[in-house]
Amino acid sequence: MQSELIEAVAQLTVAPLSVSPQMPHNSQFKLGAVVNTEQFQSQTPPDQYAAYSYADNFDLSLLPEDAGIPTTVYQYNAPQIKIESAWDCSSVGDIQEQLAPVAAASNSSSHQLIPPPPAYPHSAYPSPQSSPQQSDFASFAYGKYNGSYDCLSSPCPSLDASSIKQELHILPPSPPESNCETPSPRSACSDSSSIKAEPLDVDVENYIDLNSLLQQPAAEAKPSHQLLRECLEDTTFQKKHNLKPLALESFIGGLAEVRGDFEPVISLALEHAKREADAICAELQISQDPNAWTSAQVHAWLRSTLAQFKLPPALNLELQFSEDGAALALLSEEEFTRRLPESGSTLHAQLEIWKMAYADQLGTNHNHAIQSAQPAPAMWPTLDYAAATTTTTTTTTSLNHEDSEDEDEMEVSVTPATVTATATATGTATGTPSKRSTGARSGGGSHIHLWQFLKELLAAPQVNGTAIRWIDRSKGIFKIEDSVRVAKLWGRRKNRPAMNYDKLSRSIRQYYKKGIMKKTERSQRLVYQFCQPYHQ
DNA sequence: TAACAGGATTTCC
DNA sequence: GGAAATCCTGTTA
Repeated sequence: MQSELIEAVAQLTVAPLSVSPQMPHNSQFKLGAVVNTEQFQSQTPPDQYAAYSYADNFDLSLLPEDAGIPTTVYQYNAPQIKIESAWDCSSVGDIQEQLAPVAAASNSSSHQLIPPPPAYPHSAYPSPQSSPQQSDFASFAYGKYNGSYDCLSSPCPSLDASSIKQELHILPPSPPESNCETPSPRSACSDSSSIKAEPLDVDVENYIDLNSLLQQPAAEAKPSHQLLRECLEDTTFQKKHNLKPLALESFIGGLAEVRGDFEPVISLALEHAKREADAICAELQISQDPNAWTSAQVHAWLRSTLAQFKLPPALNLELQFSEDGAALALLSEEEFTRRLPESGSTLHAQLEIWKMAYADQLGTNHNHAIQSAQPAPAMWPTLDYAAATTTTTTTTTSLNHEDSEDEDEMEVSVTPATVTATATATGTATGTPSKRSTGARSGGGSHIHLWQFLKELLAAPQVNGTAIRWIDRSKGIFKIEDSVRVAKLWGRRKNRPAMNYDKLSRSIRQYYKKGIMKKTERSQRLVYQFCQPYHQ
């Protein structure tokens, strides 16, 4: 079981997170939690989650909502995200083969291992340049996989202990100056032969010998993910350390806080998704932007994707999908499934990945987008991650107030371009917004204004919600939750590595005089308010 | 101790 | 010249 959990974590570090054509389209899973190795040594509670067992689905979101999820990873309360993923059967086979003792010991509820998430966006904050960590990771990946990212297209790690150790070691450390409470996975690695589990714990340091775990006889393996369930059920650790559970969907939309550790992996995943999309676009002669597809191109893409995933060809595809790309993107997963029960789910998931990949590309190239000063129509209607996750959310959770807020924010701003467009539309009480919103001077790159940047962050709550969030959006009141991180992001955007919150807040205070921002009536730490017309 | 406030100066575009 | 960065001193919670 320990090896299984470790493997699940290791998968997060090695898997390309892309949908592979060989993947079974029905290998659906929902990600609701990430676990660490802290509580492997739990007692044995009754196997009360057996009822949640499925042959091919391991659905952590079905766990009780109050099931505490021990984690050292910064929490993020993102809405539930259902991820449709196909993943490499062969690699599953490999993994299961190596874990045969565990599998053999499992009862009839034959879970599969928790697969890695598919490609997910790495940030709504588009970093123009790869971090050194990313570069290091890329170098490593190239070296290890014979210089080809394509080798990463299938989660086919050779699961020996050393490889897992290696993958854990390549994870970058958490930024030392970050407010993030998250210790880096790297910090959980100790020497070359063992992985030190949970450095935060006070008394006992758990060392896991992967070799011995992999060779563990079947009789010692706990059946049916029992220990995992124990870990998920037991909230003592998080209570002890005042931690909140991490919804693993934050890896999709709310990755911000774990980004420091998983950024290289995410970047690779996005890179792979984009490469895949590039190839298909070239083959089909279609745009990378699904929003730009004609109906005929939609049909071409659907056929291509069905073939790619070896799904049954759809009869009357033209009749079933008369939408163009923009309309297609708005279809819910239910609608996809209703029209194509066998393959609709996979098609919808793949379309989400394409949208994310395109959104990421837009983010990367957003400076260019700013300069073009094109309003929203040029943008993907759900290009932000809030939108992407909201789209999927509708299939798994009821919309709550936050969801509707997210929808509002979709209309407002994700990129500097739309931020400035919004500012322009809201009037020119001081003249500044419209003045700044014209042309290339506003928006991305080093010319963005701080207030615009803050609005940009606020507009992507799925990504930045743990760093900065609206308190009362209608009044323009927001709170900086992680001052260090916000300052860091601002410094990165402005290419000012020495930026800190002290300087950033000084700039904010300059806005007081200019009527751009102010402190709230009841002054609270790290809480500011946009003045009209800047907050609409 | 971190956040806050604001003056003064410098840097950048 | 304007905006932001930087540096500074002092105050507050």
